[in-house]
Amino acid sequence: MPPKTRIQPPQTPAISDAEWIVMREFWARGETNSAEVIAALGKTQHWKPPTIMTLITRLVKKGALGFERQGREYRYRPLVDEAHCAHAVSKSLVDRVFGGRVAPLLATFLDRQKLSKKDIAELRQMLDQKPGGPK
Amino acid sequence: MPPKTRIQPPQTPAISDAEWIVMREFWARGETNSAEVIAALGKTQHWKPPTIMTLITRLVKKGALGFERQGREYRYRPLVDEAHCAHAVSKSLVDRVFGGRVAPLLATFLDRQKLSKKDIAELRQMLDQKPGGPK
DNA sequence: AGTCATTAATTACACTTGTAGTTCGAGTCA
DNA sequence: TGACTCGAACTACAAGTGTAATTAATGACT
Repeated sequence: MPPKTRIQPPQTPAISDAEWIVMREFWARGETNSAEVIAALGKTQHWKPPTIMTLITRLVKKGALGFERQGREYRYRPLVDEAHCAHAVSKSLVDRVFGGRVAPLLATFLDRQKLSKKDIAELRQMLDQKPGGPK
Repeated sequence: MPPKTRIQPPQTPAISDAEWIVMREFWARGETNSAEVIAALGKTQHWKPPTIMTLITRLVKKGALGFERQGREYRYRPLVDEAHCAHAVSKSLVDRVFGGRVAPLLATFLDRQKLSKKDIAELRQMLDQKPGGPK
């Protein structure tokens, strides 16, 4: 028997900044039509509908969104995992900006932003759950 | 007397991914000539010299790098602060991908990457130095 | 002074991205 | 059935980005 090959995580499509904002609307809803996302983003981003439709169409082409027709309407749903994509883009930033190290990334927020006590506690709790941390 | 206006930090130029890699070489050296950066990046990135010269020239145009002529040679130096730019680009990512929250950013590394004990300890130490942490 | 090598400037090109207008096709309504 | 509305498709354009070749200018060397 040949050795069991390691299953590689699928490559994430290259999602641009504007496309990220669109994807987050679909991830938040699971599956929805374009009108709903257009209504939401029209408010928060002040994009015109054709702008958002373009971004949706490009995401479909990239394989990040899929769709099913229902009458004349399309129902779109994400084809990629949010957490997986979030990690990929975060890792890319850390590699490029911080030489692959996570500590300086965290430091930039601790040193240059006002994080709430709750945020700090939350971060601390996360680390406490790692080996070597208090229980 | 009018109230003292708050001094805003300078806007950071929009530095692209490839340009980041170039900037980090100049930040690491403080001031240097193009040949040195070209030699370094030729090895690590396998870029041809004209590619790197283009990126340098664009960074000069963006205000991220300045230069002084010495004979026919230019000595370049960064005009923007690395930590400041790193924070700006990191914050932009967190806002776009994590809705402005730092905890999910850290979680993505804790959950999806193998961080060394040393890394974890370093992160923990940072947080310990924040109010409410053990001394 | 002429030649050569080096450095920066200029040019190129394809692709990506942000933003949006216009057209087409299908469903709905009177 | 025709008109209208809506949703997607198509089109547009400017700017930005990645990658690199070519040309021009300047200093160094013989």
